This record gives sequence, structure tokens and C-alpha cells, in this order.
Amino acid sequence: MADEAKYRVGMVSKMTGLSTHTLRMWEKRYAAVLPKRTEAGGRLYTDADVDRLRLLHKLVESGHSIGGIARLSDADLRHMAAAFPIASSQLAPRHLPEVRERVLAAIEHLRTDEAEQILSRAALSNEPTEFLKGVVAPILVEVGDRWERGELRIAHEHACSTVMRGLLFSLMRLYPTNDARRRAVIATPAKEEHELGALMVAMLAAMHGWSVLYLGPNLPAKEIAYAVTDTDAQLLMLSITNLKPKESEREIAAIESALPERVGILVGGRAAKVPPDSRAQIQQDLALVEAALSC
Amino acid sequence: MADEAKYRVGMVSKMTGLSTHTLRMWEKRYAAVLPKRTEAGGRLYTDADVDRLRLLHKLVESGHSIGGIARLSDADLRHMAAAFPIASSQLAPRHLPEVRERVLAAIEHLRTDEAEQILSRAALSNEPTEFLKGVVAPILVEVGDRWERGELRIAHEHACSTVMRGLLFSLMRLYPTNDARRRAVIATPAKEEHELGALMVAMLAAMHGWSVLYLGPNLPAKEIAYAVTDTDAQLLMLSITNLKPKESEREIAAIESALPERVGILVGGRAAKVPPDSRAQIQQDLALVEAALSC
DNA sequence: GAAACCTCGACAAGACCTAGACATAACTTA
DNA sequence: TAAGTTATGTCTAGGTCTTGTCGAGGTTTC
Repeated sequence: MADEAKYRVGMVSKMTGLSTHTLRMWEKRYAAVLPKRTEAGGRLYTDADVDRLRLLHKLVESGHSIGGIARLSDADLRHMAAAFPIASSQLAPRHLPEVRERVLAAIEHLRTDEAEQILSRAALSNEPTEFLKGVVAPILVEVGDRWERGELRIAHEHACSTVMRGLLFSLMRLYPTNDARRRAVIATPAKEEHELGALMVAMLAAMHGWSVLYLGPNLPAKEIAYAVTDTDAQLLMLSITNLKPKESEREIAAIESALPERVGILVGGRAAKVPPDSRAQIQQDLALVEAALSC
Repeated sequence: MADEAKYRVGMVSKMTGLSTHTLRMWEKRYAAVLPKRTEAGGRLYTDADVDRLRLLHKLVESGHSIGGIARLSDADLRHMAAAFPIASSQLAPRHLPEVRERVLAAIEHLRTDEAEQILSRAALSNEPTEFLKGVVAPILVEVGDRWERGELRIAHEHACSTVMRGLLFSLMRLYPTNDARRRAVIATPAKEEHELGALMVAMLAAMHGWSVLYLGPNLPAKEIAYAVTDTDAQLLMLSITNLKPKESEREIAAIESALPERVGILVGGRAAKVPPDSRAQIQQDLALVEAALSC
């Protein structure tokens, strides 16, 4: 259905912006695409052909010579196009929905470098909280959903997590923390493997001048308590997205009982649940987390 | 499909900021790069050429004379470029054992920011392979050992992994890859959670100009195969440190059977084990991995 | 029958090629 | 210190190659 040859040359000309002359020349001289023919000899292009021609057009406009790139594989072309994003198309993607779309498209094709590039730019040209709430979180949710619907694979989910992890980590380091008085420990309790929420929070905390000790996912209660005590931290932040309510309560109770009174505890994430008598606060909304951090 | 030289001199001029005159002169007088030619005699540069020219340009701008550096190897150039900004500040401890000691001490006190700082400096003032073999790997081993001896806790191990992960990730991004021809997928098979070996290899690959798709740990065979096929990669690198021999063999066999012939497979890590009739190569030594990557 | 296509050959603008001259700055040597 | 040498980027001139566009003459599609 999709690989049916259906477009004639005039149509393709309108679709790609290349003249029919040019289309024929690119075929004759460089074999850029080799469309099927009707019995009478008329050219019939597929969707794939059109995509390829668009790509070639874009690359030629950005300075490549058609003779040099016409015979490269589609994959190579896409890769080259990703390497020249600055040229015309993506100067400053400030519009968050567009950023999301483009990142998702890149993830879908496993082009992590492209995703990283778009994300880094967007991160720098947007308010950090907005960026987290409007780009990072929605993308993670969307990728998760699409995976559950079978539209994406585990490989995509891994690629996405990896990109986000690296990005958040780098962003976190943008904020040099010298404030010894405000130290926060951030981690994920035992059995909770999902660390991206914790990373987002870590970034927010670093941004607000906290000195962050980020310990990553899946850490036993004892260890978390030890880290907090040893570093004399004032705040412990936990992220819980996949635990059962019982597990969540148990872990938090265990951590809490091992901590000195003065330590604040902030728990976030979809599956956060604290025991009834706990002093730990649940805070789902990133903006509220931020508010808590800035005081 | 293999060795695509695709940029003509005008394009390269735009990419590097050097005039076409200068490009030709550097070639004629100093053989700085020796691009392939079209049948008609036109220059055709590869991505590697462009990278090299960028490097040379940078070094020339920072005071070196082109005649003096034009014939040096890529590795030497990169080394010079990395060493240059640090040379003046001499803050960086060059002595690797000292770096190790200081990082370990920082980890012991959960001072991750300090560990990061020392590591970043050391990374920039040393040959990457040396850095990996002399600092990153030994520290990971040492932390593991001390943990087993009860001298360090899980929290330390987590903190250490987190720091290293972030560091390797950032270092990987230092090498922008425009080379569409050499694509590598790097991951860890199902059940293998230990990703730091894979990250080290990913960094090496990026350094050698490979375009790296890093997928992280614990990925099922099908997914790995899908990613390789979908991205048209030439090389798959796996790291296996904690699997049982049987598991290792099973996973690799599964991956291998789902891959096209042309894809090279390189397996590293303490617990790497391949089935007897496999075409996958085992390579434990980072220097040898590097050798495999540079050809 | 008009519009859309086909092939082939021609053409002009611009990108490139080589070779050699030149200007400037840095370094050597008398 | 002055003069000579070397290193290096830029320019010109004359010729070749690349590539988009046109037109002529004929065929297919609607």
C-alpha cells in the first residue's frame, strides 16, 4: 500500500519543489531515484521516492552537491541531514509542542544525536521548569504510552531514557553548587528502577542552588538514610513511579525511622504513597516541588 | 557504500571556515589531508577529513604552525587540542594514581561534585584510552572490591556509578560525529544491568569518529537486532560483566541469528562468552577494542 | 485536442582545477 | 640591527566540470 508507485512527475515536482526538468536530470545523470514506469514510459514515484527527493533537496540547499550525494543510501542521507540542522530548519525551536513532535520523531527513528540536539537547544531557550513540564515529562509519558500500545519498541524506550538521562545530567551540572548549607540527597527507593523523575527533581534542586547528591535508582532504605546522615543533608527527595502502594509505604517508613528529625522528606512520582503518620510530604507537581526548593 | 567521500571543496570550506585556497594549499604544501578525487579531478573529502581539518584549524588558531602539525596523526592532534587549554592552568593532576586516590577519597565521603571535578580535569589532560584504563576502570573495580570487603556501602557504589555514568556520557558528546558511514550500536544484553563497560566502549567509539547509538543496559536480543538493522549499523558492541556463561552464549546466539551477515559483533567484559561457532569476537582489552575501532 | 510526459541535445553560470605570483609576518644569520 | 630566508594566506588567469534550465519534436493521458 505504502510502496505503491503512484505519483507522476508533475505531482512530485509540486510536492518537492524541484522542477520536472531537474527531476529528470537527477534521475538521468545521478540515478538519485529510479522511479517505476508505466507501460508507455511515464515515471511513477513512490512515497519513499518523494521522501528521498525532499531530503536530497534539503541537503542540496544546505550546500551539498547533488552529484556527491545522489547515490548515498537513505540512512546516510538522513544522517547527514541531522548533522546540518543549523542551516535553515531548526534555529530556535521555542514552541514546545513542536519540540516534542520533533524529538519523538527522532526517537522513533533511533536518531539519538538529533534528539539530543533539539533537546539541548530547547533546554537553553526555555525556562527550566517549563522545559521539564512541557518537554521532558510529556515525552517520557508519550513514549511509555506508545510502547504499551505496541507502536514503539523497548529499543525506543531505552534510547529515549538514555538521551534524557544524559541530558538531565548535563543540565544538572550547569548549576555549580557551592552552598554547603543546603544539601539534598535524591534517590529512588529499593525496587524502584525508574530514575527519570528523580533526575528531573535533581536538576530542579541544583538549579535552585542546592548541593545535590544524586544516588540513582533502586537504593535500600538503610543506604539512603546513611547517605543523608553522612552528608548532613537537610532534605531527602524520593521519586516513586512503579512501586505498589504497600511497598512505597514500607520503604518510606523504613527510611524515615532511620533519619534524624530535622531532615525534610519530599516524595514525588505517580506511585508515591506515604504511611499515615508520616512527616514526608507528597508533591506531584513539579512547580510545587520547585516552590518547596526555593525556600 | 563503504568509504563515501562526499564533500566538495566549497562545502568543506563552509564547514571548516577555511578558504578553498587555503584548503588546496594545505593539501599541496603540507599534505594535511589527501582527499579522494572524482574522475574529473575534483576533490572529495570524507567526514574524517573534515574533522581533521577542523582540528587543524583550531590548533592553528591557538598558535601552532600548520607546517608543524599538518602531518601528525589524528590521535596526536586530538591530544594536543585536549591538552592545550589545560596546559596553562596546571590544576590538573596528571599522575594517574593520585587521581585515583583523590577520586576514591571523594567517593568515600560521598562528595560527588568533587569527584566529578577531579575526573573531568584528568579526562581532558590524558589520552582517553589511558584515562579509561588508568582511572575509570580501576576505580570501578576498587569500589566493587571495597564494597565486597564491607569497607564501602551500596550508597558509595551507587554514587560512584552515577558519577562515572554522567562523566562518560558527557565525554562521549565531546566528539561530534558526522560520519554517516561508520555507525555502531552499543548495548548490554538482557539481564545484564552493568552498563559502565558499555559506556566506556561507547566513548571510545565516539572518539574514533563512529556514530554511536547507545541503548543502555538490559536489552532483549530482538530489540538489539532491531536497532542495528533499523539504523543500518555496521558494528554491534556488547558488554557483559555479570551474566553466567550459558546466559551470555544464549543471548549472543539469539542476537547473532537475527542480524544480517555484514554486521560485525564485538563482545567485551569480564563475563563475555560466545557460542563456539559464532562470528562474534571477544575483546577484553580496551586498547584492542580501540584498535578494532580505528580501522 | 490540450495538457502532461518523454528523450535528446544545447547552453550559460558558477564551482573547481592548476600553476605561479605576491604580500606579510616570523625567524635566521651576518 | 639589517638583510635574507621561510612560512603562510591570498589573488589572478585560463581552462575544465557540474548542474539547472530550455527548446524541439514526438507520445500518452484525459
